[in-house]
Amino acid sequence: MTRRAAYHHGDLATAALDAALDLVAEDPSASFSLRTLAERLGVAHRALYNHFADREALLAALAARGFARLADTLATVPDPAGFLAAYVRFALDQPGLYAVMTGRQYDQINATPPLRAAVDRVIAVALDTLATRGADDDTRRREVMRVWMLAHGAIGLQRAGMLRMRSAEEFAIEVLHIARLAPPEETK
Amino acid sequence: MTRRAAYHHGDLATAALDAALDLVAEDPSASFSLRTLAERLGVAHRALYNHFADREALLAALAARGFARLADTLATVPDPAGFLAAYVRFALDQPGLYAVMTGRQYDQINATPPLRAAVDRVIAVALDTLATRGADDDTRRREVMRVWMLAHGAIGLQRAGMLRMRSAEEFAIEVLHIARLAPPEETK
DNA sequence: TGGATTATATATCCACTGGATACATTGAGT
DNA sequence: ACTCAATGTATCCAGTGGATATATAATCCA
Repeated sequence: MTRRAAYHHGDLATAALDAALDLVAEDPSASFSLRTLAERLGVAHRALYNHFADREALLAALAARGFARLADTLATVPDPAGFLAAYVRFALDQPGLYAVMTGRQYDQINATPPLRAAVDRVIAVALDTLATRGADDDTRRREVMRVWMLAHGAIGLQRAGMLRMRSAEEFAIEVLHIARLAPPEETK
Repeated sequence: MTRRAAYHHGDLATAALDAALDLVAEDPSASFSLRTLAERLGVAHRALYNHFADREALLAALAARGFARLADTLATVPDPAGFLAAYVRFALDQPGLYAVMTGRQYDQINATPPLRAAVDRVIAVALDTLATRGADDDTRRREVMRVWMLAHGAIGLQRAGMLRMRSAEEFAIEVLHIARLAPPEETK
């Protein structure tokens, strides 16, 4: 790719998402403009529209990538406490990305197949790690939702400064305890 | 004091918040512009800057009003289940306002005394209604946070389409159950 | 009272944004 | 070798938050 300055970028779509990830990390409000994104890529801002219908579509693609990463991370953790700690760490370490991920609307999620798939993969991993084996599907789903509600809510309150979470690990234990999924020897 | 209704063009500050409330109700993403707000008030957009430092300050004032309303609503409900149901209903009935309220950052909340006060009032009401009487302050605060985390998280997941909440009332029972604040004979 | 002061509203400008249209360049597929 | 669809550029547009300077109305004080 060190050929002479190519008119065609090569893979602008993924390069754009890489750069967008950086921008969101720099400014968690995700208020970056398509123009600064394009400038960082050394490209006319209008080039982005060849790969994304509009700004929202780009953010949806970014969210999909975020969920995919999150699923990858969570899949490496076998136990519920580690899972939860990893989830919370992911959200607090990359607040902008997490906001983009959780800020999409239901309609947009379903209208963007890769996003839908990435979300489903996170749910699948969560079911696998958190839910009681052998229980019926509805129960398992409820267990996951319980934990997810707590984690997602805590992250929001933490970000708003309403909550003082000590550490992700300690928080994880407490959440599992509240959700009654904590191992019995841990209660003392 | 109440003589304030016949200025040059009226009490623009509160009229602006009234109109902003309408606009946010019409478009929950709260992406309304100061210009359309001003136009609806029959005023130059620049007039708003005499009452609010910038757009963010206006949103902060709107958030303060939202928390004040929420506190009023919650204060009328004596029991935890009713409290929670009312909270969830408020958030889901006025998603745009709720987003504005919970979207502010910690720094901004503390830098805006009326907002800080309104939030504190909601916390006070919550402590009064939800927390165990006689328990020490830390425990009481933890109890409230547990419920708040669940409620706030559930609202977020519901809005994102990840959760299918049946009704506010049923949800309230379940949350209290999870948070172990439910009356002992409670069953699903 | 009436003139000055102060709060409020307007007029106009700015850099910047997302997006549209029209055109230029390129490389893949026949 | 030559299309031609995919990709990138140039330019334009209406709309945005915000700044500066100016006008007008309300209040205070001689």
